[in-house]
Amino acid sequence: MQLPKNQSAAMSASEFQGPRPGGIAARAMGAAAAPAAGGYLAGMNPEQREAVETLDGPVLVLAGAGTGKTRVLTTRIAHILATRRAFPSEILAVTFTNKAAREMKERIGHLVGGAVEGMPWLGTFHSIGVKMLRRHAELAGLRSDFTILDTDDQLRLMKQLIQAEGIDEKRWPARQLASAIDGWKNKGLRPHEIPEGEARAYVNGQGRKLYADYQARLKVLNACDFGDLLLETLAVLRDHPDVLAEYHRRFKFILVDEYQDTNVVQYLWLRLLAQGARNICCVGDDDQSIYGWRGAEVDNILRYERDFPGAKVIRLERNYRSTGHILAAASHLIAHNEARLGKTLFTDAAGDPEDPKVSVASSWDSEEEARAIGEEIERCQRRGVGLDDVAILVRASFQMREFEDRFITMGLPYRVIGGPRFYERLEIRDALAYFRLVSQPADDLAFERIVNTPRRGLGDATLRVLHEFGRRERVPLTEATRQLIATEEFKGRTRVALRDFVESIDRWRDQLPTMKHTDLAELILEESGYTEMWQNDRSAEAPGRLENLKELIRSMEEFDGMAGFLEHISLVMDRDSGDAGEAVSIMTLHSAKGLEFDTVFLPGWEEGLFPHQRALDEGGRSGLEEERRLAYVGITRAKKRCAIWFASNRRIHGSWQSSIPSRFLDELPEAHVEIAETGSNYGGYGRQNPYGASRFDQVERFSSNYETPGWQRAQKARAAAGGAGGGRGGFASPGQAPYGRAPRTIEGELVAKSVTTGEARFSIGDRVFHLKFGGGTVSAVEGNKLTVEFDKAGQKRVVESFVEKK
DNA sequence: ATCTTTCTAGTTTTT
DNA sequence: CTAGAAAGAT
Repeated sequence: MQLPKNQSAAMSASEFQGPRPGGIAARAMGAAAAPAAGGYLAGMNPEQREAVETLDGPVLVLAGAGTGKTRVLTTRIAHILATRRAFPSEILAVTFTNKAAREMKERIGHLVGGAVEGMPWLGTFHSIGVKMLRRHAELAGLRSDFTILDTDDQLRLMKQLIQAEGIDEKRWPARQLASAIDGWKNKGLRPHEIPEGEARAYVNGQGRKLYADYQARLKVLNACDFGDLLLETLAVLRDHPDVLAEYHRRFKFILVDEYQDTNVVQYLWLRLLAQGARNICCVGDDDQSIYGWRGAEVDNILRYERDFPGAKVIRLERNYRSTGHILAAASHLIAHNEARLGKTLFTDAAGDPEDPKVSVASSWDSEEEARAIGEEIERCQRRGVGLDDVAILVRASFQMREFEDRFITMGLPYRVIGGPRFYERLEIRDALAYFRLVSQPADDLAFERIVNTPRRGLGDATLRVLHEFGRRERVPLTEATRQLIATEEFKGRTRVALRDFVESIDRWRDQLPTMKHTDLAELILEESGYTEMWQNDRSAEAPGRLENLKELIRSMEEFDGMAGFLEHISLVMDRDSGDAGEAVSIMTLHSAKGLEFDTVFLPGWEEGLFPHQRALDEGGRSGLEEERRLAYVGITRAKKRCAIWFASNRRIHGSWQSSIPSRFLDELPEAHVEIAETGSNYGGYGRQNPYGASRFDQVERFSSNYETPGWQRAQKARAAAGGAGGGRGGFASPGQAPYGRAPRTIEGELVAKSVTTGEARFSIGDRVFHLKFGGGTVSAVEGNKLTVEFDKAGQKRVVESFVEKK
């Protein structure tokens, strides 16, 4: 969500007055009064319309994949405004992601005409949480200018606490404590509320104490973490009826997106707020609940009618996205889940007999899988399908690498979605730490982060002295440093470095009121030597990091000043997918939720990987069901074509493991699935090919056993795999390379075909730069393919279009 | 204080 | 196997 300048933490009185001229409400009212009244309802189906028009009382909209969920939500808001049931400032609309919030704002703007200024309470759970918490910070033991810690800061803080307790960090890593505390916060539990049994989860009951210590430290630092934004806000509302009453008066309507993803705190928070006007409308899909592992409770949506008595449940099952085959496959699969409210997607569109069925194909190993899918994509390309319309959705991110490697060699442009977030990047956090320290001298975590970045010769020993002094004198680290450099505590270089550091910080702080914040930011990065540090770095990432720093400064422009920028940065900083150009998207199934593509490839449908072994081990039945929902999400991303793949062998933790097809394959409806003979048809290779033959055998085998429960078949396949594999040649034993690779010559041909060859632009000895591998020297040239000795990544064969000459 | 070696763990991810 | 972190060496 973009937080524009005018949205300060403190709420202006005008938000609660009537519609401002030209504001969203005024326009909406105008729209309603105009002859084309209710135009926003046009083209909606009866269920959608009902979901929009049922304004009074609790409503649950069960919106299946591709049924126009966002449209309903936005139209409902437009409807509320147009019928003058509430002012924009009286509507609370919550989403999970900034992206969803932004999209919603945009679409409401479209419906109502113009930008949405007057909806101060449309945002993510967290951004709304912060907003409330800042207004009532003192009730939570904080000042309203509290800092929001990122995960890195949290971890460092916890590490310190663990050390202070004299606990063995190896046996009880800070990460584990962090996830325990996170879990408790998700469940709405404060230290004293943790059940006895759970308190033992970390260091035999010390978990509670550490949690309490951690919270106490946060208060001292005037900081809170992401979990607190909701938990503390909930506590404030619960403990202060007057505050709650104020919000009850304020919110006439509450709307919630992706309700199936809410956790306990979010649920409690919503329920508390909804006790006011009682007009709460939650939109979600129990079949797309895939975040149980981070605290989401599918139960929230399953229990809805009990939680909100008299709730009206509206099902949206009319799908506007996918072909009949795809819908049938997805529906049949998800029907195997028990814990669900039950919906069946259907389409009105007359099915084209040409629509391809969902295809299932197999490969010998994951390498072949990547190769075959790559070729399939080239085939699509030749048919005129744009690469932007193609996606590869994997279960686990390690699967991506093989595709990347393959596509680099092939010269197929790709884009990985959902890497590290922009604000999580090292360089961004470093830069922010500088800014934080300049504007908040007491920010010890920021101090620690940058005191020796870039290297100033200030190591652990120095820091320990500062810490000790700071704790004894009860002053922040900056102040401790200032006092200590006046003494003889530090000598020589250390003293000079410390003095320079503190003086720089002070100097920058002095300029804060007078200088433009973006200029100051640039100055800080320049004078601190931070930019220089990356300019001198020869690794592949360095140029990107410098680019990100520039982007950071650019994004500051939108804010009035440094303080405003910092207040919001941790919540709103989105990564900028700046790379233009057609490219295949590679991402995890999780990050694909909410997206759609013409053609979707779903590789890796093997037992152990998908469903993931860990989900099975730790989540049992419900774990399996969540995996199945993930499969459902994957299939329903496809509009026209969906191709599922599995490999007989996959390298896991370095060694080759044979694998058996996922049980989910058995749960697909035979009538809508076609077993692809082979994904890749290398001229001349077919059944004679040893691994081609094995593929075919295997495919036949599982297709003929459709009625067998998955696990049973799995057992059989496992047994068979060990013994004589009936013409399948058996699986490769761990460590042993499976039957040869695809012939190299063919590989060469395919590459040559797919890439436009110009005259050789590179010659041996050229210095080149590659986005992924960094700098290197060309050691061989064959056509458009180069062999490069990379400085860091070693020898690689790449297509020339992927490198640039230096 | 920094460079090098050794060890360990290894789904999914937003805010 | 391999990246990242912690301990050990210089």
